[in-house]
Amino acid sequence: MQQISPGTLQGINLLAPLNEAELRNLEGRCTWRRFKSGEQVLDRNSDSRDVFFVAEGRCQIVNFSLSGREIAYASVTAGDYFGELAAIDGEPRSASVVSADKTLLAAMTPELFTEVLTGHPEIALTVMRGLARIVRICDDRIMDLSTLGAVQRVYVELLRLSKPDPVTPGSWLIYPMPTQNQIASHASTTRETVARVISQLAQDGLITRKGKSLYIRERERLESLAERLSPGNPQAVG
Amino acid sequence: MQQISPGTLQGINLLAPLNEAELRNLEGRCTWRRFKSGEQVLDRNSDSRDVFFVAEGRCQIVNFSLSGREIAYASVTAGDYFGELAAIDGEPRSASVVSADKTLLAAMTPELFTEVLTGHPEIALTVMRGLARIVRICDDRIMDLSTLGAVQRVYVELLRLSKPDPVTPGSWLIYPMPTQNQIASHASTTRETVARVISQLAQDGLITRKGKSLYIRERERLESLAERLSPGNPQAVG
DNA sequence: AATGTCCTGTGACGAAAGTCACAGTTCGAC
DNA sequence: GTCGAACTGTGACTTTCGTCACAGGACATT
Repeated sequence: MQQISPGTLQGINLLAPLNEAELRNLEGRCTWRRFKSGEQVLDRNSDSRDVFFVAEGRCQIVNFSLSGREIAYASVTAGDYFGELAAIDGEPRSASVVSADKTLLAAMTPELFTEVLTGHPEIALTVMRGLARIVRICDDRIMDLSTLGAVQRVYVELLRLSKPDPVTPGSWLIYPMPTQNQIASHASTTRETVARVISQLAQDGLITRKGKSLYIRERERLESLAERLSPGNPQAVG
Repeated sequence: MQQISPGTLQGINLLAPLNEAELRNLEGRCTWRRFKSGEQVLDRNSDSRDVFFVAEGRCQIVNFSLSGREIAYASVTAGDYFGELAAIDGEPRSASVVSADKTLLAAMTPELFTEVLTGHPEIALTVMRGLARIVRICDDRIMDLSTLGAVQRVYVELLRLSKPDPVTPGSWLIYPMPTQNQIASHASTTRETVARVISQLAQDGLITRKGKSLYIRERERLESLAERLSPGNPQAVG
Protein backbone atom coordinates (compact mmCIF):
# COMPACT_ATOMS: atom_id res chain seq x y z
CA MET A 1 0.00 0.00 0.00
CA GLN A 2 1.76 3.12 -1.19
CA GLN A 3 1.70 5.90 1.36
CA ILE A 4 0.77 9.37 0.14
CA SER A 5 0.72 12.66 1.94
CA PRO A 6 -2.27 13.28 4.20
CA GLY A 7 -5.33 15.09 2.91
CA THR A 8 -7.92 16.77 5.11
CA LEU A 9 -10.63 15.22 7.28
CA GLN A 10 -12.28 18.62 7.42
CA GLY A 11 -15.41 17.69 5.49
CA ILE A 12 -16.12 14.34 7.16
CA ASN A 13 -19.54 14.69 8.77
CA LEU A 14 -18.93 12.08 11.40
CA LEU A 15 -15.89 13.94 12.68
CA ALA A 16 -17.52 17.36 12.70
CA PRO A 17 -17.54 17.49 16.53
CA LEU A 18 -13.73 17.43 16.58
CA ASN A 19 -11.67 20.61 16.72
CA GLU A 20 -8.87 21.62 14.35
CA ALA A 21 -6.08 20.13 16.42
CA GLU A 22 -7.82 16.79 16.86
CA LEU A 23 -8.51 16.59 13.13
CA ARG A 24 -4.88 17.37 12.26
CA ASN A 25 -3.79 14.69 14.67
CA LEU A 26 -6.08 12.07 13.14
CA GLU A 27 -5.09 13.06 9.62
CA GLY A 28 -1.51 12.19 10.42
CA ARG A 29 -2.48 8.86 11.91
CA CYS A 30 -4.54 7.70 8.94
CA THR A 31 -3.18 6.02 5.85
CA TRP A 32 -4.14 7.93 2.75
CA ARG A 33 -4.77 6.41 -0.66
CA ARG A 34 -5.94 7.58 -4.05
CA PHE A 35 -8.04 5.50 -6.41
CA LYS A 36 -8.98 5.91 -10.03
CA SER A 37 -12.56 5.33 -11.07
CA GLY A 38 -13.48 1.67 -11.11
CA GLU A 39 -10.72 0.39 -8.85
CA GLN A 40 -11.43 -2.21 -6.20
CA VAL A 41 -10.98 -0.56 -2.81
CA LEU A 42 -11.96 -3.44 -0.59
CA ASP A 43 -12.72 -7.07 -1.13
CA ARG A 44 -15.44 -9.01 0.62
CA ASN A 45 -14.02 -11.50 3.11
CA SER A 46 -10.67 -9.75 3.19
CA ASP A 47 -9.42 -9.30 6.70
CA SER A 48 -8.55 -5.65 6.94
CA ARG A 49 -10.55 -3.92 9.67
CA ASP A 50 -9.89 -0.30 8.80
CA VAL A 51 -12.57 2.36 8.65
CA PHE A 52 -12.46 4.54 5.54
CA PHE A 53 -13.32 8.20 5.24
CA VAL A 54 -14.14 9.58 1.82
CA ALA A 55 -12.27 12.88 1.44
CA GLU A 56 -12.99 13.22 -2.28
CA GLY A 57 -14.91 11.22 -4.83
CA ARG A 58 -17.45 8.44 -4.56
CA CYS A 59 -17.53 4.70 -3.89
CA GLN A 60 -20.07 1.96 -4.38
CA ILE A 61 -20.67 -0.69 -1.75
CA VAL A 62 -21.45 -3.81 -3.74
CA ASN A 63 -21.33 -7.55 -3.86
CA PHE A 64 -21.13 -10.06 -6.64
CA SER A 65 -22.99 -13.31 -6.90
CA LEU A 66 -21.17 -16.41 -8.02
CA SER A 67 -22.68 -15.86 -11.45
CA GLY A 68 -21.13 -12.40 -11.56
CA ARG A 69 -24.29 -10.43 -11.08
CA GLU A 70 -23.74 -7.27 -9.09
CA ILE A 71 -25.84 -6.28 -6.09
CA ALA A 72 -25.48 -2.64 -5.09
CA TYR A 73 -25.95 -1.82 -1.41
CA ALA A 74 -25.12 1.83 -1.14
CA SER A 75 -23.16 4.70 -2.54
CA VAL A 76 -20.88 6.77 -0.32
CA THR A 77 -19.67 10.22 -1.33
CA ALA A 78 -17.26 12.84 0.00
CA GLY A 79 -17.89 13.37 3.70
CA ASP A 80 -19.13 9.83 4.33
CA TYR A 81 -17.40 6.84 5.84
CA PHE A 82 -17.59 3.08 5.39
CA GLY A 83 -16.02 -0.10 6.66
CA GLU A 84 -17.19 0.46 10.23
CA LEU A 85 -18.79 -2.97 10.57
CA ALA A 86 -15.50 -4.84 10.52
CA ALA A 87 -13.96 -2.32 12.90
CA ILE A 88 -16.83 -2.69 15.33
CA ASP A 89 -17.26 -6.44 15.44
CA GLY A 90 -13.93 -7.70 14.16
CA GLU A 91 -15.52 -9.91 11.52
CA PRO A 92 -14.39 -10.04 7.88
CA ARG A 93 -15.72 -7.57 5.35
CA SER A 94 -19.34 -8.14 4.46
CA ALA A 95 -19.13 -6.43 1.09
CA SER A 96 -16.76 -5.17 -1.55
CA VAL A 97 -16.16 -1.52 -2.34
CA VAL A 98 -15.38 -0.08 -5.74
CA SER A 99 -14.47 3.53 -6.45
CA ALA A 100 -16.90 5.21 -8.82
CA ASP A 101 -14.80 8.32 -9.38
CA LYS A 102 -11.33 9.60 -8.72
CA THR A 103 -11.30 9.12 -4.99
CA LEU A 104 -9.19 10.07 -1.98
CA LEU A 105 -9.60 7.90 1.08
CA ALA A 106 -8.27 7.99 4.63
CA ALA A 107 -7.95 4.57 6.27
CA MET A 108 -8.15 4.51 10.06
CA THR A 109 -7.13 1.48 12.08
CA PRO A 110 -9.85 -0.12 14.20
CA GLU A 111 -7.83 0.71 17.31
CA LEU A 112 -7.76 4.39 16.47
CA PHE A 113 -11.45 4.30 15.52
CA THR A 114 -12.34 2.76 18.86
CA GLU A 115 -10.22 5.39 20.55
CA VAL A 116 -12.18 8.13 18.79
CA LEU A 117 -15.50 6.49 19.75
CA THR A 118 -14.66 6.10 23.41
CA GLY A 119 -13.17 9.60 23.58
CA HIS A 120 -16.21 11.14 21.94
CA PRO A 121 -19.48 9.53 22.96
CA GLU A 122 -21.43 11.85 20.69
CA ILE A 123 -19.56 10.39 17.74
CA ALA A 124 -20.31 6.89 18.98
CA LEU A 125 -23.97 7.84 19.09
CA THR A 126 -23.81 9.10 15.52
CA VAL A 127 -22.26 5.83 14.40
CA MET A 128 -25.06 4.01 16.18
CA ARG A 129 -27.68 6.11 14.47
CA GLY A 130 -25.94 5.41 11.18
CA LEU A 131 -26.14 1.68 11.80
CA ALA A 132 -29.79 2.00 12.77
CA ARG A 133 -30.47 3.78 9.50
CA ILE A 134 -28.71 1.04 7.54
CA VAL A 135 -30.79 -1.62 9.28
CA ARG A 136 -33.98 0.19 8.36
CA ILE A 137 -32.95 0.51 4.74
CA CYS A 138 -32.02 -3.17 4.62
CA ASP A 139 -35.31 -4.21 6.20
CA ASP A 140 -37.23 -2.23 3.64
CA ARG A 141 -35.25 -3.75 0.86
CA ILE A 142 -35.89 -7.25 2.17
CA MET A 143 -39.58 -6.40 2.24
CA ASP A 144 -39.45 -5.20 -1.35
CA LEU A 145 -37.52 -8.22 -2.53
CA SER A 146 -39.93 -10.53 -0.75
CA THR A 147 -43.20 -9.00 -1.73
CA LEU A 148 -42.77 -7.07 -4.93
CA GLY A 149 -42.18 -8.31 -8.45
CA ALA A 150 -39.22 -7.20 -10.53
CA VAL A 151 -41.28 -4.57 -12.32
CA GLN A 152 -42.50 -2.97 -9.13
CA ARG A 153 -39.01 -2.93 -7.72
CA VAL A 154 -37.96 -0.83 -10.69
CA TYR A 155 -40.84 1.56 -9.98
CA VAL A 156 -39.70 1.81 -6.38
CA GLU A 157 -36.13 2.43 -7.44
CA LEU A 158 -37.15 5.20 -9.81
CA LEU A 159 -39.16 6.83 -7.04
CA ARG A 160 -36.21 6.51 -4.70
CA LEU A 161 -33.86 8.15 -7.18
CA SER A 162 -36.17 11.03 -7.97
CA LYS A 163 -35.74 14.45 -6.38
CA PRO A 164 -37.97 17.50 -6.52
CA ASP A 165 -37.22 19.46 -9.67
CA PRO A 166 -35.33 22.63 -8.60
CA VAL A 167 -36.61 24.46 -11.68
CA THR A 168 -40.26 23.44 -11.72
CA PRO A 169 -41.34 22.94 -8.10
CA GLY A 170 -43.97 20.27 -7.65
CA SER A 171 -42.42 18.25 -10.45
CA TRP A 172 -39.91 15.46 -9.88
CA LEU A 173 -36.91 14.29 -11.83
CA ILE A 174 -33.95 11.98 -11.81
CA TYR A 175 -30.69 13.68 -12.73
CA PRO A 176 -28.30 12.45 -13.76
CA MET A 177 -30.06 9.31 -14.90
CA PRO A 178 -27.92 6.27 -13.98
CA THR A 179 -27.37 3.49 -16.49
CA GLN A 180 -29.97 0.77 -16.68
CA ASN A 181 -27.40 -1.66 -15.37
CA GLN A 182 -26.96 0.37 -12.22
CA ILE A 183 -30.69 0.59 -11.67
CA ALA A 184 -30.97 -3.14 -12.27
CA SER A 185 -28.34 -3.90 -9.66
CA HIS A 186 -30.25 -1.87 -7.08
CA ALA A 187 -33.59 -3.37 -7.96
CA SER A 188 -32.15 -6.88 -8.22
CA THR A 189 -33.34 -7.51 -11.71
CA THR A 190 -31.89 -7.43 -15.21
CA ARG A 191 -30.95 -4.60 -17.48
CA GLU A 192 -33.55 -5.75 -19.99
CA THR A 193 -36.38 -5.61 -17.48
CA VAL A 194 -35.39 -2.07 -16.55
CA ALA A 195 -35.39 -1.10 -20.22
CA ARG A 196 -38.83 -2.59 -20.75
CA VAL A 197 -40.29 -0.93 -17.67
CA ILE A 198 -38.94 2.47 -18.61
CA SER A 199 -40.15 2.12 -22.19
CA GLN A 200 -43.60 1.22 -20.98
CA LEU A 201 -43.78 4.07 -18.48
CA ALA A 202 -42.64 6.54 -21.11
CA GLN A 203 -45.22 5.20 -23.53
CA ASP A 204 -47.93 5.58 -20.90
CA GLY A 205 -46.83 9.15 -20.31
CA LEU A 206 -45.86 8.68 -16.65
CA ILE A 207 -42.29 9.70 -17.39
CA THR A 208 -40.38 11.53 -20.11
CA ARG A 209 -36.72 11.24 -20.99
CA LYS A 210 -34.63 14.21 -22.07
CA GLY A 211 -30.86 13.79 -22.25
CA LYS A 212 -29.47 12.84 -18.86
CA SER A 213 -32.75 13.69 -17.12
CA LEU A 214 -35.79 11.61 -16.53
CA TYR A 215 -38.90 13.54 -15.58
CA ILE A 216 -41.52 11.90 -13.41
CA ARG A 217 -44.73 13.33 -14.80
CA GLU A 218 -47.24 11.57 -12.59
CA ARG A 219 -45.58 10.63 -9.35
CA GLU A 220 -48.87 9.69 -7.70
CA ARG A 221 -49.72 7.17 -10.34
CA LEU A 222 -46.22 5.73 -10.26
CA GLU A 223 -46.48 5.38 -6.50
CA SER A 224 -49.71 3.49 -6.71
CA LEU A 225 -48.27 1.19 -9.37
CA ALA A 226 -45.35 0.48 -7.04
CA GLU A 227 -47.64 -0.99 -4.44
CA ARG A 228 -48.78 -4.52 -4.95
CA LEU A 229 -52.42 -4.26 -5.91
CA SER A 230 -52.68 -7.84 -7.08
CA PRO A 231 -54.87 -10.15 -5.01
CA GLY A 232 -52.76 -12.58 -3.01
CA ASN A 233 -54.24 -14.35 -0.05
CA PRO A 234 -53.53 -13.50 3.57
CA GLN A 235 -51.80 -16.33 5.35
CA ALA A 236 -50.63 -15.55 8.83
CA VAL A 237 -48.10 -17.62 10.72
CA GLY A 238 -47.76 -18.56 14.37
CA MET B 1 -51.46 -0.72 29.19
CA GLN B 2 -52.09 -2.68 32.32
CA GLN B 3 -49.24 -2.41 34.80
CA ILE B 4 -48.08 -5.65 36.42
CA SER B 5 -45.52 -6.23 39.10
CA PRO B 6 -41.88 -6.18 38.02
CA GLY B 7 -40.10 -9.37 37.01
CA THR B 8 -36.35 -9.79 36.90
CA LEU B 9 -33.83 -8.44 34.41
CA GLN B 10 -31.35 -10.94 35.76
CA GLY B 11 -31.05 -13.05 32.63
CA ILE B 12 -30.82 -10.22 30.09
CA ASN B 13 -27.46 -10.64 28.36
CA LEU B 14 -27.13 -7.02 27.41
CA LEU B 15 -27.43 -5.94 31.03
CA ALA B 16 -25.02 -8.52 32.40
CA PRO B 17 -22.38 -5.88 33.25
CA LEU B 18 -24.77 -4.27 35.75
CA ASN B 19 -24.68 -5.15 39.43
CA GLU B 20 -27.61 -6.31 41.55
CA ALA B 21 -28.57 -2.86 42.76
CA GLU B 22 -28.53 -1.35 39.31
CA LEU B 23 -30.66 -4.17 37.96
CA ARG B 24 -33.22 -3.79 40.79
CA ASN B 25 -33.35 -0.09 40.06
CA LEU B 26 -33.98 -0.62 36.36
CA GLU B 27 -36.56 -3.31 37.02
CA GLY B 28 -38.62 -0.81 38.94
CA ARG B 29 -38.34 1.78 36.20
CA CYS B 30 -39.52 -0.51 33.41
CA THR B 31 -43.11 -1.22 32.49
CA TRP B 32 -43.84 -4.93 32.64
CA ARG B 33 -46.32 -6.73 30.44
CA ARG B 34 -47.41 -10.30 29.82
CA PHE B 35 -48.49 -11.64 26.48
CA LYS B 36 -50.17 -14.84 25.43
CA SER B 37 -48.87 -16.72 22.43
CA GLY B 38 -49.78 -15.01 19.17
CA GLU B 39 -50.49 -11.57 20.53
CA GLN B 40 -49.33 -8.46 18.73
CA VAL B 41 -46.68 -6.79 20.87
CA LEU B 42 -45.71 -3.95 18.60
CA ASP B 43 -47.07 -2.57 15.38
CA ARG B 44 -44.96 -1.30 12.52
CA ASN B 45 -45.17 2.47 12.15
CA SER B 46 -46.50 2.88 15.66
CA ASP B 47 -44.78 5.65 17.52
CA SER B 48 -43.70 4.09 20.75
CA ARG B 49 -39.94 4.25 21.20
CA ASP B 50 -39.47 1.82 24.07
CA VAL B 51 -36.84 -0.88 24.16
CA PHE B 52 -38.12 -4.30 25.18
CA PHE B 53 -36.33 -6.95 27.17
CA VAL B 54 -37.54 -10.52 26.94
CA ALA B 55 -37.65 -11.94 30.47
CA GLU B 56 -39.56 -15.07 29.50
CA GLY B 57 -40.88 -16.52 26.28
CA ARG B 58 -40.21 -15.78 22.65
CA CYS B 59 -41.20 -13.20 20.06
CA GLN B 60 -41.03 -13.00 16.30
CA ILE B 61 -39.98 -9.83 14.51
CA VAL B 62 -42.06 -9.79 11.35
CA ASN B 63 -43.70 -7.71 8.72
CA PHE B 64 -46.69 -8.19 6.52
CA SER B 65 -47.00 -7.29 2.89
CA LEU B 66 -50.16 -5.61 1.65
CA SER B 67 -51.26 -8.98 0.37
CA GLY B 68 -50.92 -10.39 3.87
CA ARG B 69 -47.83 -12.46 3.27
CA GLU B 70 -45.57 -12.59 6.29
CA ILE B 71 -41.86 -11.84 6.20
CA ALA B 72 -39.96 -13.04 9.26
CA TYR B 73 -36.88 -11.05 10.24
CA ALA B 74 -35.76 -12.61 13.47
CA SER B 75 -36.77 -14.48 16.56
CA VAL B 76 -35.90 -13.16 20.01
CA THR B 77 -35.93 -15.36 23.08
CA ALA B 78 -35.51 -14.93 26.81
CA GLY B 79 -32.41 -12.87 27.51
CA ASP B 80 -32.64 -10.86 24.27
CA TYR B 81 -33.91 -7.38 23.58
CA PHE B 82 -35.60 -5.64 20.67
CA GLY B 83 -36.98 -2.28 19.70
CA GLU B 84 -33.65 -0.51 20.03
CA LEU B 85 -33.82 1.04 16.57
CA ALA B 86 -36.62 3.40 17.40
CA ALA B 87 -35.00 4.27 20.72
CA ILE B 88 -31.72 5.10 19.01
CA ASP B 89 -32.87 7.12 16.05
CA GLY B 90 -36.31 8.28 17.11
CA GLU B 91 -37.98 7.00 13.96
CA PRO B 92 -41.20 4.94 13.91
CA ARG B 93 -41.06 1.18 14.29
CA SER B 94 -39.63 -0.60 11.29
CA ALA B 95 -41.32 -3.91 11.99
CA SER B 96 -44.06 -5.57 13.96
CA VAL B 97 -43.51 -7.98 16.81
CA VAL B 98 -45.71 -10.93 17.71
CA SER B 99 -45.29 -13.14 20.74
CA ALA B 100 -44.72 -16.78 19.87
CA ASP B 101 -45.17 -18.08 23.40
CA LYS B 102 -46.37 -16.96 26.77
CA THR B 103 -44.06 -13.99 27.17
CA LEU B 104 -42.99 -11.55 29.85
CA LEU B 105 -41.54 -8.28 28.62
CA ALA B 106 -39.96 -5.26 30.28
CA ALA B 107 -40.42 -2.01 28.36
CA MET B 108 -37.81 0.66 28.93
CA THR B 109 -38.30 4.26 27.84
CA PRO B 110 -35.82 5.60 25.30
CA GLU B 111 -34.66 8.16 27.85
CA LEU B 112 -33.78 5.49 30.37
CA PHE B 113 -32.15 3.39 27.65
CA THR B 114 -29.96 6.31 26.62
CA GLU B 115 -29.10 6.86 30.26
CA VAL B 116 -27.97 3.25 30.54
CA LEU B 117 -25.91 3.54 27.37
CA THR B 118 -24.14 6.72 28.37
CA GLY B 119 -23.56 5.45 31.89
CA HIS B 120 -22.13 2.15 30.64
CA PRO B 121 -20.04 2.50 27.50
CA GLU B 122 -19.42 -1.24 27.41
CA ILE B 123 -23.16 -1.76 27.02
CA ALA B 124 -23.25 0.84 24.27
CA LEU B 125 -20.52 -1.11 22.53
CA THR B 126 -22.50 -4.31 22.83
CA VAL B 127 -25.52 -2.62 21.30
CA MET B 128 -23.30 -1.43 18.47
CA ARG B 129 -21.97 -4.90 17.88
CA GLY B 130 -25.54 -6.17 17.91
CA LEU B 131 -26.49 -3.67 15.24
CA ALA B 132 -23.45 -4.62 13.19
CA ARG B 133 -24.50 -8.23 13.38
CA ILE B 134 -28.00 -7.39 12.22
CA VAL B 135 -26.62 -5.46 9.27
CA ARG B 136 -24.50 -8.43 8.27
CA ILE B 137 -27.44 -10.79 8.46
CA CYS B 138 -29.58 -8.41 6.41
CA ASP B 139 -26.88 -8.00 3.79
CA ASP B 140 -26.58 -11.75 3.43
CA ARG B 141 -30.29 -12.08 3.10
CA ILE B 142 -30.42 -9.42 0.42
CA MET B 143 -27.71 -11.34 -1.40
CA ASP B 144 -29.71 -14.54 -1.13
CA LEU B 145 -32.91 -12.91 -2.28
CA SER B 146 -31.15 -11.30 -5.20
CA THR B 147 -29.11 -14.19 -6.45
CA LEU B 148 -30.74 -17.43 -5.39
CA GLY B 149 -33.93 -19.03 -6.57
CA ALA B 150 -36.76 -19.96 -4.22
CA VAL B 151 -35.61 -23.57 -4.03
CA GLN B 152 -32.07 -22.67 -3.06
CA ARG B 153 -33.31 -20.26 -0.45
CA VAL B 154 -35.13 -23.15 1.18
CA TYR B 155 -31.91 -25.16 1.16
CA VAL B 156 -30.10 -22.25 2.80
CA GLU B 157 -32.83 -21.90 5.40
CA LEU B 158 -32.67 -25.58 6.27
CA LEU B 159 -28.90 -25.34 6.67
CA ARG B 160 -29.33 -22.26 8.83
CA LEU B 161 -31.83 -24.03 11.08
CA SER B 162 -29.74 -27.15 11.49
CA LYS B 163 -27.60 -27.76 14.55
CA PRO B 164 -25.09 -30.48 15.27
CA ASP B 165 -26.89 -33.55 16.59
CA PRO B 166 -26.12 -33.81 20.32
CA VAL B 167 -26.65 -37.57 20.20
CA THR B 168 -24.79 -38.51 17.03
CA PRO B 169 -21.87 -36.08 16.67
CA GLY B 170 -20.99 -35.31 13.07
CA SER B 171 -24.62 -35.53 12.09
CA TRP B 172 -26.92 -32.52 11.85
CA LEU B 173 -30.58 -32.06 12.62
CA ILE B 174 -33.34 -29.53 12.90
CA TYR B 175 -35.31 -29.83 16.08
CA PRO B 176 -38.02 -28.92 16.60
CA MET B 177 -38.89 -28.68 12.93
CA PRO B 178 -40.83 -25.43 12.33
CA THR B 179 -43.95 -25.44 10.21
CA GLN B 180 -43.52 -25.11 6.47
CA ASN B 181 -45.24 -21.76 6.67
CA GLN B 182 -42.61 -20.46 9.04
CA ILE B 183 -39.81 -21.69 6.82
CA ALA B 184 -41.52 -20.15 3.83
CA SER B 185 -41.73 -16.77 5.53
CA HIS B 186 -38.01 -16.82 6.24
CA ALA B 187 -37.06 -17.98 2.77
CA SER B 188 -39.55 -15.62 1.15
CA THR B 189 -41.38 -18.24 -0.78
CA THR B 190 -44.59 -20.18 -0.48
CA ARG B 191 -45.58 -23.03 1.75
CA GLU B 192 -46.07 -25.25 -1.30
CA THR B 193 -42.56 -24.70 -2.56
CA VAL B 194 -41.17 -25.61 0.85
CA ALA B 195 -43.22 -28.79 0.85
CA ARG B 196 -42.01 -29.76 -2.60
CA VAL B 197 -38.38 -29.05 -1.78
CA ILE B 198 -38.49 -31.11 1.40
CA SER B 199 -40.26 -33.98 -0.34
CA GLN B 200 -37.65 -34.00 -3.05
CA LEU B 201 -34.75 -33.88 -0.61
CA ALA B 202 -36.23 -36.71 1.42
CA GLN B 203 -36.77 -38.75 -1.72
CA ASP B 204 -33.15 -38.17 -2.74
CA GLY B 205 -32.03 -39.30 0.70
CA LEU B 206 -30.38 -36.01 1.70
CA ILE B 207 -32.72 -35.67 4.66
CA THR B 208 -35.02 -37.88 6.75
CA ARG B 209 -38.00 -36.85 8.77
CA LYS B 210 -38.87 -38.41 12.06
CA GLY B 211 -41.52 -36.79 14.22
CA LYS B 212 -40.49 -33.27 15.13
CA SER B 213 -36.95 -33.84 13.91
CA LEU B 214 -35.48 -33.48 10.50
CA TYR B 215 -32.12 -35.15 10.03
CA ILE B 216 -29.66 -33.73 7.54
CA ARG B 217 -28.01 -36.86 6.17
CA GLU B 218 -25.67 -35.27 3.67
CA ARG B 219 -24.92 -31.75 4.72
CA GLU B 220 -22.10 -31.37 2.21
CA ARG B 221 -24.33 -32.18 -0.71
CA LEU B 222 -27.06 -29.89 0.56
CA GLU B 223 -24.51 -27.09 0.88
CA SER B 224 -23.36 -27.51 -2.66
CA LEU B 225 -26.96 -27.52 -3.88
CA ALA B 226 -27.53 -24.27 -2.05
CA GLU B 227 -24.94 -22.48 -4.12
CA ARG B 228 -25.97 -21.30 -7.50
CA LEU B 229 -24.20 -23.54 -9.97
CA SER B 230 -26.19 -22.41 -12.96
CA PRO B 231 -24.30 -20.49 -15.67
CA GLY B 232 -25.30 -16.83 -15.73
CA ASN B 233 -23.12 -14.28 -17.40
CA PRO B 234 -20.90 -11.79 -15.57
CA GLN B 235 -22.01 -8.25 -16.13
CA ALA B 236 -20.08 -5.69 -14.13
CA VAL B 237 -21.28 -2.15 -13.55
CA GLY B 238 -19.38 1.16 -13.41
C1' DA C 1 -15.49 11.40 -40.74
C1' DA C 2 -14.32 6.75 -39.10
C1' DT C 3 -13.95 3.57 -35.52
C1' DG C 4 -14.67 1.31 -31.27
C1' DT C 5 -16.97 0.98 -26.94
C1' DC C 6 -20.66 1.26 -24.13
C1' DC C 7 -25.45 1.78 -23.64
C1' DT C 8 -30.36 1.10 -24.99
C1' DG C 9 -34.61 -1.21 -27.15
C1' DT C 10 -37.14 -5.22 -28.29
C1' DG C 11 -38.54 -9.78 -29.78
C1' DA C 12 -38.77 -14.88 -28.91
C1' DC C 13 -38.46 -18.47 -25.77
C1' DG C 14 -38.35 -21.28 -21.72
C1' DA C 15 -37.65 -22.27 -16.87
C1' DA C 16 -39.03 -21.26 -12.38
C1' DA C 17 -42.17 -20.81 -9.13
C1' DG C 18 -46.58 -18.75 -7.57
C1' DT C 19 -51.63 -19.91 -7.46
C1' DC C 20 -55.51 -22.82 -6.89
C1' DA C 21 -57.67 -26.87 -5.53
C1' DC C 22 -58.20 -30.70 -2.87
C1' DA C 23 -56.94 -34.96 -0.44
C1' DG C 24 -54.49 -36.92 3.27
C1' DT C 25 -52.31 -36.55 8.02
C1' DT C 26 -51.28 -35.18 12.56
C1' DC C 27 -52.43 -33.69 16.89
C1' DG C 28 -54.67 -31.66 20.63
C1' DA C 29 -59.03 -30.98 23.11
C1' DC C 30 -62.93 -32.84 24.83
C1' DG D 1 -61.93 -42.58 20.83
C1' DT D 2 -63.78 -38.78 17.88
C1' DC D 3 -63.99 -34.30 16.30
C1' DG D 4 -62.01 -30.28 14.38
C1' DA D 5 -58.30 -27.38 13.27
C1' DA D 6 -54.03 -26.83 11.54
C1' DC D 7 -50.57 -28.69 8.84
C1' DT D 8 -48.73 -31.33 4.82
C1' DG D 9 -48.43 -33.35 -0.04
C1' DT D 10 -49.18 -32.98 -4.83
C1' DG D 11 -51.10 -32.14 -9.36
C1' DA D 12 -52.48 -28.73 -13.07
C1' DC D 13 -52.25 -24.32 -14.75
C1' DT D 14 -50.45 -19.68 -15.49
C1' DT D 15 -47.65 -15.73 -14.98
C1' DT D 16 -43.50 -13.61 -14.59
C1' DC D 17 -39.20 -12.59 -15.86
C1' DG D 18 -34.60 -14.05 -16.87
C1' DT D 19 -31.94 -15.44 -21.01
C1' DC D 20 -30.31 -15.00 -25.58
C1' DA D 21 -29.79 -12.57 -29.67
C1' DC D 22 -29.24 -8.75 -32.27
C1' DA D 23 -30.10 -4.02 -34.10
C1' DG D 24 -29.63 0.65 -33.37
C1' DG D 25 -27.93 4.88 -30.89
C1' DA D 26 -24.66 7.90 -28.20
C1' DC D 27 -20.34 9.44 -27.53
C1' DA D 28 -15.43 9.83 -27.23
C1' DT D 29 -10.91 9.31 -29.52
C1' DT D 30 -7.97 9.48 -33.41
